[in-house]
Amino acid sequence: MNKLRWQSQRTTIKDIAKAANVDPSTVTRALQDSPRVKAATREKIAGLAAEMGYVPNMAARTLVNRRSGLVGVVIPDMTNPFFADLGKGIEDEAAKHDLRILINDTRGVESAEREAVNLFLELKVDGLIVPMARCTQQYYDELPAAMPIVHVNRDDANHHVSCDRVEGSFMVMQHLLELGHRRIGFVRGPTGPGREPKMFAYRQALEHAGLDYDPDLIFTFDGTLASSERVADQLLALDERPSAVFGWNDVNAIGLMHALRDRGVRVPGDISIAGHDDIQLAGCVDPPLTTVAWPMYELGQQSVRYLYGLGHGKTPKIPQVSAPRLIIRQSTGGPAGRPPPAD
Amino acid sequence: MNKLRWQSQRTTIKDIAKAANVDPSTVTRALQDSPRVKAATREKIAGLAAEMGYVPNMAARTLVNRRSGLVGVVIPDMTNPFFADLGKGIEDEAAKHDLRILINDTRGVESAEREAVNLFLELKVDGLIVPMARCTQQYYDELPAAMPIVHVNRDDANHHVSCDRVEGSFMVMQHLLELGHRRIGFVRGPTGPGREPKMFAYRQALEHAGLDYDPDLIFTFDGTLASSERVADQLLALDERPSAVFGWNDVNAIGLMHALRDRGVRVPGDISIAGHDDIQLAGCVDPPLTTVAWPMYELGQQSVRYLYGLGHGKTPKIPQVSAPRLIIRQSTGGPAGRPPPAD
DNA sequence: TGAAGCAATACAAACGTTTGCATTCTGCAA
DNA sequence: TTGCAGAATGCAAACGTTTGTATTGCTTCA
Repeated sequence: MNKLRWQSQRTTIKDIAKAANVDPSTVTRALQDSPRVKAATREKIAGLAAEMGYVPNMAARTLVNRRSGLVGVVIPDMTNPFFADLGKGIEDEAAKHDLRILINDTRGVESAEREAVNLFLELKVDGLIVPMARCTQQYYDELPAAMPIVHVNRDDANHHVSCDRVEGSFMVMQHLLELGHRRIGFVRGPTGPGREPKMFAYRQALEHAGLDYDPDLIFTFDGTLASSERVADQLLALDERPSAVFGWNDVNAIGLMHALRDRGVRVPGDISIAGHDDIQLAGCVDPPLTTVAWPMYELGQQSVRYLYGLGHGKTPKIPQVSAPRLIIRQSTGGPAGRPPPAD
Repeated sequence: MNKLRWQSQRTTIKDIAKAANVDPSTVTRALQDSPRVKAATREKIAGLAAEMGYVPNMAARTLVNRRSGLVGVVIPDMTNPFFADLGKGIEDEAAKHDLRILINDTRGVESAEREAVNLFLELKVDGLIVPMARCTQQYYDELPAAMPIVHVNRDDANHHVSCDRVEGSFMVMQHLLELGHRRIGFVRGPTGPGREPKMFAYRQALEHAGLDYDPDLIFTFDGTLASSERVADQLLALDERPSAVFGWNDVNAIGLMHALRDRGVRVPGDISIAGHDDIQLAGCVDPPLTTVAWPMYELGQQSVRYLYGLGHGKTPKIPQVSAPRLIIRQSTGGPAGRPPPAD
């Protein structure tokens, strides 16, 4: 038996009914401000409820209503500041619709994602928001769930809210190419279904520019600082180093910049670095990071709005969100490099 | 009616019972692997359950068990990377005990914290973990909850897991004083019950060093980048500037460093900056940030362990966690300053 | 052949709330 | 006084699962 034990002998609607000398049904209606109960009775009951510390039992309520009034959010990785804004957008919008939201973190693990979805299924949440799902679309399609699921940034999903996922990365590449870079490295993150747009944009941009794809220039980031340092080492070990690197995200790019500086490489003097996400600290590092901002807050808001619409039987029309924006700062420059600062 | 509507006509234990030609109770027991049901029956039922896409109804289960197998976590601010590690510790340890955890973000708002606690109360979670609660201890004491609540870093709470909250800040101050600083600024965050230890340590350290407390040197941070810039402006407007500043946290300190650099002030040449939390990027900025690391992951783990113990009627002995560690990097130096780099 | 013993399963009540329908109560008109 | 409308409240079933106890059916032994 793995569950926690604790005696929870608590006051129920029946207790209040007894105290007020009425039927439980009257108590329910009183607490819902139903016009069917006399004002005096209602107040008396409200008073008693407060006094006796009544807390509604959601299990019982959900059981009869067949609906919990909850929205579940399956977050891939709390650690990534990127998702923080999304969460904020979700929370703010949910508050407007009187929806209560519950979060479960999957740490980017596919099995954890399935467990999270299952938990919410069991909880009978009214809707599910799944940003950047790791499981296959087939998994979601076959879910025994008669419940709206809104994906964020999963264009292959039935219901989804997304911004143009290729566009942002393409802009970064375009920027680097325009600066004159011809040998551009790319750091890839975890792979999986619906996780290839960055890579797609990378190759697309190379192709447009008439450049060859070189597998030697592809590195991998696993979310840790050590992993960024590994990328730096691999990169410097190359016979022909890239003159620019497109990082998987800002955390990766900042870690990479730091590792390069540690190894005596100047950014952007020797190597330009671009990131992705525009986290809060991206502009605070030295040099400030060139990156691309996704409208995460907006995506969060829209996903709740969309979910709310679905729940009310509206026609599901995919909402539009702003396009990603390229934020050019000082971590990128021409391949020749600015003259190294005197030091 | 604010709730989402959706038809959730789903297969129940009774449906399976009918299909298998047995009583619902047999289905329950079969699904729990009870030895009371014949192996053949069990397998048949398991097969049918999978086939029919059965998902247990947690509401019904919670109702009769009077227990949900869930642990609620009331997180003050997902946005702060500081809490990410705590969350990770909680999740990892919870997984070991087969507890399912649910997160609710309060965005640091007191009323949201109350709502979150209420939600979890209604959900009949088996336990609650509340890191750095904003509500008063009285509120928690008077909660109509027969349910274990473990606080993180709230020494005045009944059940809590904490590391020495004054010690870490004291070490930072000690470090700055040893470097020779005599005029040290302090950035304070949101105030509230149990949120004063940093300030306490600041004043304590000044007193020890025989220095006067100067209210002019106290600034305020609200979590935004703009707020850090405001601090920089206020600080520079001072007739007698501090030679060192102890930031509220790393996000604040990094923002402050950036704002100062923008305004032509060298760190640590002109002003030393120390942070608090040791977030992942603290070592990646330039100069790398002197800060203090709290054992957040450990705190997360211990809080779950403690909660689990409480839930199993164990004697609640407050667990020990490692002390905070001062991490000296390059953002702090002597008040005279290193000679400014040629530029 | 019948009783005992045991394995397998069925029965029924309970968890706390909601809601359609039934009942009681009140005041007022005929 | 009776009848009646409408307001206020009570009654009972239902939601899906669990669990203590009762029942069935089979084997085995005297």
